[in-house]
Amino acid sequence: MSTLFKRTDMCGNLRAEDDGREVILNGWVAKQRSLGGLIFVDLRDKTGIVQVVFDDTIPEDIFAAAEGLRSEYVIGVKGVVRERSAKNSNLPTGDIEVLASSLVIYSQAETPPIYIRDDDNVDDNLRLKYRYLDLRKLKMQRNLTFRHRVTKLARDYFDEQSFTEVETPMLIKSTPEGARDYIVPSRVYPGSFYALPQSPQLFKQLLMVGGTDRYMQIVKCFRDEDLRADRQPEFTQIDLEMSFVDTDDVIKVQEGFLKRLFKELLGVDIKTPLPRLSWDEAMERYGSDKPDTRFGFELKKLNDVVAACNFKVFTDVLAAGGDVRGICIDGGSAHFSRKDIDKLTESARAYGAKGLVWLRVAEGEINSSVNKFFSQEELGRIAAVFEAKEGDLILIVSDRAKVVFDTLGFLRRDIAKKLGLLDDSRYELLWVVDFPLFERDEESGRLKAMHHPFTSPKLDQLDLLESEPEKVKADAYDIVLNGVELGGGSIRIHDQSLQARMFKVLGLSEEECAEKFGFLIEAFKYGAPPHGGLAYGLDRLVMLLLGESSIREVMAFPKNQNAQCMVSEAPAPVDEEQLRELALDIRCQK
RNA sequence: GGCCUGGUAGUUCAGUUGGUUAGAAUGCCAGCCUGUCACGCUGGAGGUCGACGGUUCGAGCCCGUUCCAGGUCGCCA
Repeated sequence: MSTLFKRTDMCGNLRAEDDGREVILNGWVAKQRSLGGLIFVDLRDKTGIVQVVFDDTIPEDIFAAAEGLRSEYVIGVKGVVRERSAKNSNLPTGDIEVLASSLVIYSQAETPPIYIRDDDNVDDNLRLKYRYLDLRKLKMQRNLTFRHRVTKLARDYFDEQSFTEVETPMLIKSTPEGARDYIVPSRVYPGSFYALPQSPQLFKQLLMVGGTDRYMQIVKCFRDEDLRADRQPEFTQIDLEMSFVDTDDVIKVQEGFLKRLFKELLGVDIKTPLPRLSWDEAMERYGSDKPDTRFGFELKKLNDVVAACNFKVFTDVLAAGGDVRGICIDGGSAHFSRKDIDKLTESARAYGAKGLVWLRVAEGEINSSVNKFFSQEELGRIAAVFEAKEGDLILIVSDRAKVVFDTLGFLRRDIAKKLGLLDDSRYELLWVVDFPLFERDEESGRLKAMHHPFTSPKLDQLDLLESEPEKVKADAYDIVLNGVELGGGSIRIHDQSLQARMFKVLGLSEEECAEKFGFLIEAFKYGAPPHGGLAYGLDRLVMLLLGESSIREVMAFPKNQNAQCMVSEAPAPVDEEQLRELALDIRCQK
């Protein structure tokens, strides 16, 4: 057994002012360079890399051991810090090196299957399988440390604002609304199941009924849905709820948090109060409820301009109650050939658009894909809506409103990305407010809550609740950063009778309500304070602050796209004995 | 479930019209080397071209099926 060299310093922290100090370092060999009579070792820990030198001033056996060092050996080194004769400006520690006097090898290492370098570009599954090696990258350590600083700042800030962190249960009752639940079989009640929480929503509301007044929790949530670059089956929320508040109160506290977060962690000053955009306006102008406002290309409605045209595609859509809208790309003609536009059209199909109409303004003329249906004068009227100038490209989509918004919202951002207009050093934060209370489920045609059924309607619109429910707006709000939804929340219903009306409009019978959320309804009978809250997606928040493009870069052990843990190889079959104890009927297996 | 992209050495990739023994870089191993830091020099090992089937005199390349990975749509109250 090797003895432990008690560490005096971290590798990445040594500087010129440490010159002459005797230090002991522990870490991994990032690189060994032997020049024969002289050996350099780059030693790495989570703080960085420092160069260690072995020369003929140390005993032969130690020199021989240093000669045998290979990548990722774990070692301890004793030595003296000294100024380098040849400095390396690429390293923060590049002004100094450590002249080794003693060496201990704690662990040897096989050749690692992936490079441990920040600039590597290795297959994702390989990285995830050998995550413990991947995590040795300085970038990954920096990301994890940064994430820690975000959660610490959140705890500190909300503590100062009189929030109490309370843990809510992980084994709860399944509510089939919303995302698919992960379910956990009960041993004590064979055939019954717990679910893992999609969010602590109901419990945090119960905490408000329980007098907790202000609650926060940094909490794991689970959703058994397909994965994306910014979506994992288990993820973390900064979850918050406050009593005796309205929307402005919630937003004010959150703006204080965001301001401090950006200032302390990025040195960026955020101007508060943040802009607020109604959901209607966000859709009209950006085709998205999470608009990226770092660039223009705003949507314009063309229904009136094309109402009397000869292009049947447009007039049919209008007759069916749909919309004709477009965006104008400044100087876009030069950047998008016919072929490029064909590609855009192809990707637009994913959002349901059947086609894309384009107009180019060139040398006073307007060329378009629909020239034979439109006179120059008519095309000119369309161009005028956008105030289009020479060289601009206009793209038009006609369909039912959802398809038009989704398609143009996508194209707007996709084109901005292609043109390099997404400036990662800019942080455009805004609130989207006044969401619709309901939306129409496309398959069943039934009304469903856009947020969740406990979201309060705007109280001055209650008279429309039964008659024209789709016109009713909710006291709901989302915080959006650079086109990404960072979090969302709402003022909740605390009035029993209003909650009962809400359920009725949603088509839920009393029995169904009692079955699904009976405990919350019951609780509200005993004095519920007005309350509301919000939850941030911590992973996304950290991802955006670090400029990463996937939340996997800010989670220690993420799952791959098929929701597998590549390290532990979960999910996996379990023993029949375990299944028997649970009295699980497994005949349903495929 | 749909669509797109990819799968060739440990790793990242190239591979022309289908044609000799499948290449490069890096990593790895051995030797030499006292100021390197992408060390250098010399030599070496390393391949089920994802899998299966088909077309062909001949397949890494063409066709079919399938598996895997990433992205995305659906989905995610």
